[in-house]
Amino acid sequence: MRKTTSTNFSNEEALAAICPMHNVMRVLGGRWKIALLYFIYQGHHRFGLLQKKMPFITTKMLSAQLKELEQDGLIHRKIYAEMPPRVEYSLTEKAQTLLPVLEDLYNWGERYIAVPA
Amino acid sequence: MRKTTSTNFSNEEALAAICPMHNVMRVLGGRWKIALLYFIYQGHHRFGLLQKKMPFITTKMLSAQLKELEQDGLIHRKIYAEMPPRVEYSLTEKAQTLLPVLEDLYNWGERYIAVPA
DNA sequence: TACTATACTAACCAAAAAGAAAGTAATGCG
DNA sequence: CGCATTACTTTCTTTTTGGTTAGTATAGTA
Repeated sequence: MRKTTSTNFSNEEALAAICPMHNVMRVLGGRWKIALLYFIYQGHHRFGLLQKKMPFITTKMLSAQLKELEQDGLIHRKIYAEMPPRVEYSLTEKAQTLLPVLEDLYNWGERYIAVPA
Repeated sequence: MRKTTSTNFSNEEALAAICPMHNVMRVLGGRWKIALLYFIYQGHHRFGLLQKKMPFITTKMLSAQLKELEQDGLIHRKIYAEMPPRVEYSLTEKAQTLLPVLEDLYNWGERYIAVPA
């Protein structure tokens, strides 16, 4: 739970007010989110598959970040009423519009960021 | 100091290996960086001016994030041997090439991200 | 001598993010 | 009944990030 009385919290709000980019970063930040979007885009729609693609991520983190992406309207979560359960994640239109921008950013990174040794 | 033996650390490395975007996010992450780039771009080249523009940031954070931006080659730090000291920050070419991409991201955010109430 | 200005650094503490490990739920199968 | 399957949740601990406060350096001015 976020502590809404902290300077940390109010600083973030104040910053968002002067720098709207901050909200974008809030949505795309979080360690696994961009990779998740990428893998879902690649066709790995299920929890288990995503975990196989990223063997390091814990179920807690996967679950949490998928939830945030869903809340931010970037992925859609479809539940099949089966047993064992089946849930499929897919990119929303909103996320589709983001892809080309991320691609530009990716290309910038390729050209200008040295991968740390 | 970063603890290089933690899972946290090795996860980040593993992630960067499968998702090069992670390196981009590492460079642009950190609470104040994008705002800093923006203000420097706007012509606020000095430590004190930047602090005036962002009254919440502490000297420690300002100093730290400027240092990281410099290390990542996004800003240039020019020291004038005067007293009282004068230091001027400016965007590098690398940062200039990033601006249009950030602008696209900004526009995407404007259109698609609801500012939290 | 005391005080100003500027651009910081250092030591310590609070808060947030991430990881580890165990547990839940519902159904079908042997 | 006991186990497998899938997609999680919960609690607790570690790691990282950010904030608070005090202090440094150097020359000029009152």
